[in-house]
Amino acid sequence: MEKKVSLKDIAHHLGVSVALVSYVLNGKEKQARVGAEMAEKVRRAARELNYRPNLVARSLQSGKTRTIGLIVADISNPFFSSIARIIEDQAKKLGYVVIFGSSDENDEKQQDLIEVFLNRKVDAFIISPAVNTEKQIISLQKMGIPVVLIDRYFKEQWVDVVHSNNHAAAEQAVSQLVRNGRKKIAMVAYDSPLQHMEERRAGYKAALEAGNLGFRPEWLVPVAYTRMDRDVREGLGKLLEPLQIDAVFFATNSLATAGLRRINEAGLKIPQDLALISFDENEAFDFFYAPVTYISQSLDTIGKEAVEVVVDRINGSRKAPVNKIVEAKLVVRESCGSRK
Amino acid sequence: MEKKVSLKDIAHHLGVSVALVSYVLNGKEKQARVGAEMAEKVRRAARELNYRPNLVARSLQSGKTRTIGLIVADISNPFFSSIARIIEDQAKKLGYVVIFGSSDENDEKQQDLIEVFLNRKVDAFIISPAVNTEKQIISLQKMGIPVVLIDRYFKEQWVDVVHSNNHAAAEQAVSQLVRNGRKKIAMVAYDSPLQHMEERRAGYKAALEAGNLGFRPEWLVPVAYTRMDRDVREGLGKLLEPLQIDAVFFATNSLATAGLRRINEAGLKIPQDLALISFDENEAFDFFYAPVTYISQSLDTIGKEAVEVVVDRINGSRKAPVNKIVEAKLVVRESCGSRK
DNA sequence: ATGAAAGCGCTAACAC
DNA sequence: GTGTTAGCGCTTTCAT
Repeated sequence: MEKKVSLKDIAHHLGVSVALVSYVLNGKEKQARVGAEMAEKVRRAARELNYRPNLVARSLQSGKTRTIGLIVADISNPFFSSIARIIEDQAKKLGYVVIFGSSDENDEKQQDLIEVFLNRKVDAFIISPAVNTEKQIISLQKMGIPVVLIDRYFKEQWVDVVHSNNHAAAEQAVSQLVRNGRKKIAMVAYDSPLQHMEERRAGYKAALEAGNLGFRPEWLVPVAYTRMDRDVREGLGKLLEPLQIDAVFFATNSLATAGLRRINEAGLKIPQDLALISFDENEAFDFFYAPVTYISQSLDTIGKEAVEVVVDRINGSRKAPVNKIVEAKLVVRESCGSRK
Repeated sequence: MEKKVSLKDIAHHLGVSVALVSYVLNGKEKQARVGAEMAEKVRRAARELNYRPNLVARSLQSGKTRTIGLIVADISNPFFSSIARIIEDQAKKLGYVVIFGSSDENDEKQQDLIEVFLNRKVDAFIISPAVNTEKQIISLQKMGIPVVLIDRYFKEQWVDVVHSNNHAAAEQAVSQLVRNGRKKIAMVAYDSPLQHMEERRAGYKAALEAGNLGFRPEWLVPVAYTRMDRDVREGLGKLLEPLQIDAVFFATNSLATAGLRRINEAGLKIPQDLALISFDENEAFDFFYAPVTYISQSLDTIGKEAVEVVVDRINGSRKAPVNKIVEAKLVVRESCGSRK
């Protein structure tokens, strides 16, 4: 059980002042004009005593913790854990550490997490916000804490945001189905008022218009996050048995996997009976007998940008809200019924 | 931009001492015999001024951060992100927050992470250790920092560990293949000396013995973590073309998905040409044309136990190293060739 | 029933 | 060149 060694210990050990040791160990020896031999002695002592700076103390003094609070819907969702990994790496590169929390799409949980993180004095937040949490974000802004939203966002753009071009990507996907001759195209989407979902739905409708197919409300299956499985089973099921559609567009990968299970149950053949495309990737898509066509978001870019934006804010650069839009691309495979 | 309010602000505002405010806000009013009206006034002021305790300051004073450092191979791996989610929830329940880092199975990265977390004074570590990092763990123990290992572990048991019954689970899986009439059963495993892998291999061999099949070294395909894809493609490929085996057991879900891709390329039919079973779950297994039989580890139990053990250690309970073994169970589906 | 003061470990302005 | 000092926000002992 080795004892903790502080600056004071080193100072005592060497018979010098704490300040001196601090200067040397922070590379401020020149601007504090510390003697070269002294500096060396200090460094050696620090090494020998196995000194570790206490960052808690430093944080108290500096008011900065070099910690970023990451809040997503669910860290176990591959979409978010992949982003978390990118964020972790980029943050580390810039000398930051990440603490995370899952909101389960619940505004109260999100508020709790924000409070816990605030008390711990995180320097900034990266949040994929739950529904109905504008006030929370605004409140953070009012406190002067940098926040950047990822993936999700609100209608008005008053905060930094990094997200994919949801409308265009969705439109492109659905157009692909149209081009492949599908005429009765359904969409399964969360009933969320969040802008990313809004735009995916809008992209779907736009593609239908463009294809002269017209939008039929009964083909837009709404799903509540808290009853995801049930809503998909029942809502989509109604369109499948008896079969009234010839294609489906899923707004997220979790909706798609739930939908695939239901489609299998109905005994439908992809893409003959039904063509399909999903927003977001999922390893499972590769192993479906008809590899699933999907929209690939650049998680890499989103994660990296988010960290960069937020660290810039911490450092006081940037003025107007940043709205960084990342290109998503369609990966065409068998499930959408394209002729090779 | 609201200003931060501290105990001192409240004290000033009320014309009382900082200590008094501290007592009240920490629920120590009775033992400090604070007047009831005074207490009420303090609480109201705190609310009105929107006071938030600065946990950094509290940590400096108490020497406790109520933070757990979680180190895994890769947080974007569903196995680890699922565990992370459990750990997050359990930690939150006990008043702890989690900071995480990915080691990429690299001992130096792991050491870096440990150092960063140490400097930030985490109260404890939960680690899924990389190869060759016994010294790191021992060193933590010597410093008196609680550590619990999850998933992986070392030969000697001198530290708290929570893991599945790897040997038995692997043996059970392979026995299933034997029972299904397979006689040429290969295994794809990491070449890691870590005990969890060691035991999965041992379980495989034990089941072969028990089935009077004998162990053939050329059927144990070794894979290096850093060249996972290549090693699986080549190593397993050699056994597939031409086909020399009638079953494969994969030691992890990532090995299995890589293996499945290779098997598909070889145009083999599961389970007719080849039966298979994987250690660990993967959503993709559900969508393979022959749903994959797998060993399901109880991530829930592992995560919860890990937090409990480590928090107990923080609180000074427990004496001897804990070795908590969690039952894993075989989920039999089509891929292993069982007759229904 | 309340306050004064020390101290957690560190930084930085200022003094000598 | 090096030391002294104040202070970050909090807890807690000891006075009163």
